[in-house]
Amino acid sequence: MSDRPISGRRAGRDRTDVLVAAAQVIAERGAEATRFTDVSAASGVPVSSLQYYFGSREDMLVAAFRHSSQTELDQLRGQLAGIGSAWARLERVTEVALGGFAGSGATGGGAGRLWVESWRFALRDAELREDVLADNAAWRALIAEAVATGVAAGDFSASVDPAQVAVQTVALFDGIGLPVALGDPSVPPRSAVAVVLDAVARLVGHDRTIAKPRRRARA
Amino acid sequence: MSDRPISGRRAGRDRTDVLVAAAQVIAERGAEATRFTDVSAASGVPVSSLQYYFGSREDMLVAAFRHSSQTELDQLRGQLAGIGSAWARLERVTEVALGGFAGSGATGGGAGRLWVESWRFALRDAELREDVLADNAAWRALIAEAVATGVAAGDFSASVDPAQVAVQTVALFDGIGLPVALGDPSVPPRSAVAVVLDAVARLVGHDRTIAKPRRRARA
Amino acid sequence: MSDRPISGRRAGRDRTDVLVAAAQVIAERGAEATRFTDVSAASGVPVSSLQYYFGSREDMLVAAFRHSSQTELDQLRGQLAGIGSAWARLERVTEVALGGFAGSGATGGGAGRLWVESWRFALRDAELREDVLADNAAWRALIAEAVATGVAAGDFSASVDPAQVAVQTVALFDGIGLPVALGDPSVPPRSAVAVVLDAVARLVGHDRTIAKPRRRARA
Amino acid sequence: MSDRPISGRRAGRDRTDVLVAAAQVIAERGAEATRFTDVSAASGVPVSSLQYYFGSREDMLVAAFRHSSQTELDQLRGQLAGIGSAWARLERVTEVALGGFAGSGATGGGAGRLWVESWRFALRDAELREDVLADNAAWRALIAEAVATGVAAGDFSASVDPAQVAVQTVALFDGIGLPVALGDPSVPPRSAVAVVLDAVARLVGHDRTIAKPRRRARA
DNA sequence: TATGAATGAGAGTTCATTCAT
DNA sequence: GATGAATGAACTCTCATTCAT
Repeated sequence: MSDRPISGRRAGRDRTDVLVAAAQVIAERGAEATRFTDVSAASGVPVSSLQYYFGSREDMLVAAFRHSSQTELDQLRGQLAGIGSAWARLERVTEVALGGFAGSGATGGGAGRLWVESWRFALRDAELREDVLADNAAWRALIAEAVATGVAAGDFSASVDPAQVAVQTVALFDGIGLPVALGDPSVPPRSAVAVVLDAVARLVGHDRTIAKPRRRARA
Repeated sequence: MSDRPISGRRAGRDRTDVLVAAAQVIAERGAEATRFTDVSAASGVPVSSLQYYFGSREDMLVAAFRHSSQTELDQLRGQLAGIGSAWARLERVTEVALGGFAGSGATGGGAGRLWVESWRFALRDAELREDVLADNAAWRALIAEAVATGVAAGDFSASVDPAQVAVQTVALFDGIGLPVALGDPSVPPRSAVAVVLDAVARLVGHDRTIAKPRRRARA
Repeated sequence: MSDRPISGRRAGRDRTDVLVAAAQVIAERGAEATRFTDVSAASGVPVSSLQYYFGSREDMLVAAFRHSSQTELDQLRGQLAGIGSAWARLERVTEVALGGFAGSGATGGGAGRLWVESWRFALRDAELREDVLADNAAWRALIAEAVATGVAAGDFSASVDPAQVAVQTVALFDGIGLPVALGDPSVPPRSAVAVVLDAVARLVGHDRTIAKPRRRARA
Repeated sequence: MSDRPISGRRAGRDRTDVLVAAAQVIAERGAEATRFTDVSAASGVPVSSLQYYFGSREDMLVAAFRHSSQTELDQLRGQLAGIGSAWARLERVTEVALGGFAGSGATGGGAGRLWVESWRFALRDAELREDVLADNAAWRALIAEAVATGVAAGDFSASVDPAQVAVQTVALFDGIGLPVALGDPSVPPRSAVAVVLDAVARLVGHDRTIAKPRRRARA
């Protein structure tokens, strides 16, 4: 059911559009409230065609989650490609991670809302859980790699365990993203990145008072 | 939404057991999938009585969330009452916070799953959002107070900002709780507390090698 | 059930108020859509008290119909008491009859709307049917009496059958009241009385050009 | 109310039998008491299909009203096509109009009961109100046309206003139909047509003593 | 391959009624 | 006598799914 092959490139094109539309609907209404009708309206594809493409509503949701997380990760990897400094990489990862949560409206914050939906859904769907764990692992790998680089370069404390810092950092991303998405006045979106980077700097033993001159304006 | 019965009117009678049952169902099946029928079966109260009590399904869910978070917070405050050391307080808060996430089955991890549900739900329900933000603030207050105490006692670094550390620490709780709840092999439940406490120690500048010779190995 | 005696005068007072309130609700929402809750809200009497007073919803409706038609008829009789001329009596009856239908809003036209409701309800309720038929008969009797008087006085044609004219006249009332109540542009409320009186004059052979130089223009 | 499917889209297929069944149920039980279940049982069409066809219960009722009044009017027009005499036309219209009210059982008098239901319903439904007013206008047009013909032919009084007579005549139909439908002993069904025609003859100034030889016995 | 038509299952909600006070 | 609490019954509506084309 779930992996029904879509043959032609036309179908593949449509399917991608549908997945994007589905992801938007999920971010807006929530996964459980996402009906075939909603995705049909958002994508212009008839309901029965959606069922023909994806088999069932759950499979459509999982496909949308998968597509979305994969796309985001690909984009992040592309952005990191040109950054040499370990700390600058951590900064960029943080910005991207938290950027998905900002914006409480239906438009902004879509990635973050989708992320929350996928956790929720993964709690009760084994298939999606694999995807989410793999996605988490990929994020941690990017961070651990940057940390290891920084340690090797002497930018970070030598006693740091890159794997553990990666776990802690991703936790900070997700944990700070929640209040941001909820519009918590204690965690204004503008300060969220700074708060996380402050913590990350302490975790890796990075002396930011020296490094700071090249910090981005946006902070 | 419209005629939500004034909290407190029919409140404190014997709705408590219903709310506990509802919270269990929510943790198991998810908020959106929690039907009147489910709560009726779990509590023994007829469906129409549930509607008489709460007015609508959404109001029942919000009441269950509210009751659950309030109860948990009350219990935590009780546990902290007898603890003098600032670090020991942080340890206890961490243990309680992460304890809610451990256990992937229907029984264990109820508090954590409920917590995830409430974030999710609060994204689209203004009333619950207030509750969740207030709950977040209460947790942060407990932590900030402990941190301030530790700073005053000289246990923690003098340059620490208790409020910011509180934000970071709660973020670590929530962010580490997610992979724990999902059964992520990268974050085994047994190590989660240690990982968080390691980060917290660094954030507050607490020298644990001297202060805590009896700590678990994996830290 | 239906004739539960209400003892004290206080109860009788309340009961009348309730019946008036119920009649208003019926006129607004329709008999079938009149719930205990509506009458409770309109009268300030608790739902369970309404049931205690009237026994069942249907009995309450019938009581309201009965009270309303009886009150209207009493008022009409009072108005006719002081009118001597046969034609003037017919004019007054017509004005009162059609007055109930004018006004499409919730306030105006209450009597007419209630009248339509009672026909409708009487089609399927034997008890109310007796009331409606008796009410119809009473209206016809008033008209027949006036017609007979006019015939005896030489105002109307001698060959007229008062009983048949009464049937025809009441039919004109009801039949013209419907488009009036519906706001039919073909039957503006202002002209309805004139249209009916024109027909009645022909039915009784009343020469209005001589008898009534002061008649309104549009007849 | 909101998404009423455009009349005519799924309209003319095989919904006709459903509409007939619905009209029967409405005549028997009343519009407000007509449930999907009833129409489903009467038509053999599943409840969910009824909703698929009509959108909502109210829309189904309105469609049934519309279909019924349209059908009746078409039949009447067919019957009048072959009648030349103006008075004979009025006779036929009267017979058809009152024929709908005779028969108090569930079977007979369906058209009249449905007519009463539609008035009632139109009081509170703008869409149906348009239909009812248009239907009224159509009946009046048929009558006015016959009256004008009769005036031109010299059968009726020259001073008669066809439009006004039409309003009065339709009022007589409706107003006499009510007691007939209620089984009022003052208006036996057999005499109703005669009573109305007597009045109509007077309104148009038709001398029936001459015309009478060709009248049918039943009058 | 793709889609409109049709339908069964299940949910929330309303409401009259029963019961205990 | 009067009323609040509680509950079973019934109804409309949504929605995923099946089927035929």
